[in-house]
Amino acid sequence: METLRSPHYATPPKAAGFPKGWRLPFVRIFPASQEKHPPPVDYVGPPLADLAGERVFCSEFKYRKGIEIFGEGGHADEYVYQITSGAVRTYKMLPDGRHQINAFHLQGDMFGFENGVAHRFSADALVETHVRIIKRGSILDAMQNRVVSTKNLICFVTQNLQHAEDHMLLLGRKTSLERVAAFLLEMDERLAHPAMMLLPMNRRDIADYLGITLETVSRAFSILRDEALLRFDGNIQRRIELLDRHALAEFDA
Amino acid sequence: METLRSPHYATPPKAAGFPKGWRLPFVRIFPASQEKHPPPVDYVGPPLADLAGERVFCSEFKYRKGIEIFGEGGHADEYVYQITSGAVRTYKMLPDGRHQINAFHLQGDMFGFENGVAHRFSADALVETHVRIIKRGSILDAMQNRVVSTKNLICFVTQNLQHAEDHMLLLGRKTSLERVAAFLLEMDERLAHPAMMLLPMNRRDIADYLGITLETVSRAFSILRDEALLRFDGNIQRRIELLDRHALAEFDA
DNA sequence: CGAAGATTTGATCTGTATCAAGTGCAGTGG
DNA sequence: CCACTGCACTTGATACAGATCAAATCTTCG
Repeated sequence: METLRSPHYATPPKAAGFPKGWRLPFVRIFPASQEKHPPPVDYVGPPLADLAGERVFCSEFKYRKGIEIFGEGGHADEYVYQITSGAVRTYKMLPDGRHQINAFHLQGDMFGFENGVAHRFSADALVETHVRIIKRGSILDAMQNRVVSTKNLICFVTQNLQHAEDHMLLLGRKTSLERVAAFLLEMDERLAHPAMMLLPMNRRDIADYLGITLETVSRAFSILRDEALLRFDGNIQRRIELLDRHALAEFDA
Repeated sequence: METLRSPHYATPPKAAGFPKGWRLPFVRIFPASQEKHPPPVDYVGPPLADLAGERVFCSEFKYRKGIEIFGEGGHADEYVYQITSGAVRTYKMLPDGRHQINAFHLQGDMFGFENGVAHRFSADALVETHVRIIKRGSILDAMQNRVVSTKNLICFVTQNLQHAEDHMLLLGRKTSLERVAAFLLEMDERLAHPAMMLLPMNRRDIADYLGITLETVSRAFSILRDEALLRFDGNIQRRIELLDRHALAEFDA
């Protein structure tokens, strides 16, 4: 824990982060900083630092599957996160338990950029996830006098906004089959068109992302399988091979 | 048209802007600059200029009801817009005509901030609308060396993002009655809780904003009227008085 | 006044949710 | 190693919220 008390930041993000009740993940170990592999290390250099166009101090953390990284309404720590490996969901929740996942964040993605003092949404790890963390203030400090950096930063926020705009169209106006096709194409693109993709999220998370139920997601997958647009790798339903991306795009509106 | 050729920018935004086919608005006059009241004027000063913390050059335009300000996919002019009076919808469209309105922009709101060369969505005037226009580049130029301005600008984009996140929850997980209640409360707040509010948009626009049909919007209004949560001003169905904001908030999730 | 749009309301249809059951994989402990 | 247990996923039957189709009334404006 000593390295956590480095001069670069005082406490690990969400040091008291315990699994939340969402789906009662049976998780056992926290905080991640107690993990042995890899140990939290102070980190100096790109690519997160590229954002500011300067070398700024970062630190690395590990979150186990199902662990909350931060919670909606909680105090927004002064951190921005970049995923080294793994996957994260960010989501909002209604009082009665209905969920809406805003976005999935994969390797290389950044998230957690907020203005206010309270988090606008929750974030937790879908699988074991390593994140690099940078103090938000140090980005703005580092980019002082640098117009290029400002543009980079605005560009980052704008990318999130653009994704949200596309997703509003999906949530407001697409059919369930169109949603699932769009989801597959999005993941395919973000995973760089692998021959076989391993989805880090379960059917319920996909459903909460697409604004439908997990049964409807499952039925859509079955239809696309029967239409020979995709196939599962054996019995592992999260390993999917897209057989006809062009035809899949036709299913999307 | 002479004043349009001022040194501050070369061409009016969307100089060739004609009504689009959405609902075949029968509109007759364009460009707005040909209107007599008010004439386009070069404008120096706040509040748009406040964004950059400097005085920058602005110009004012007028758009008539139903007129497109810019179109999705079109060349993104180097402008940011602020509404002086009136109301604007920004929306995306699917090839088959399905719509999703991202946001309504009212007096004082800014919109049109984009990164790329192509507009990510369309914008058009719901009613006769006056906008102040600033060249995007001049904002970044003006804010050179000014961290405070950078924060302002990021804050603006983040506000849009926050609205989009809230709206994704609505579109993905709320019932039609919850959506309409949320819409009424949003408008009420943004219009500063007037005793009687005059909605600038019709039922179809509300529906396309909320991801439901216009009939469902109408039915929800009727339910809320029968429950004595709101009343219409005589026969003008767009003039609405909220009778019980607290109860309305209960209808929202 | 006449025509077109805006809104409401009713009847019916349907896509998706909900309820329910069964299979199979993964992790655990004996 | 295998059986046990819990979760993930699929599939089927049924219910229902909201879409669609339809029509009447009202509003607006030339």
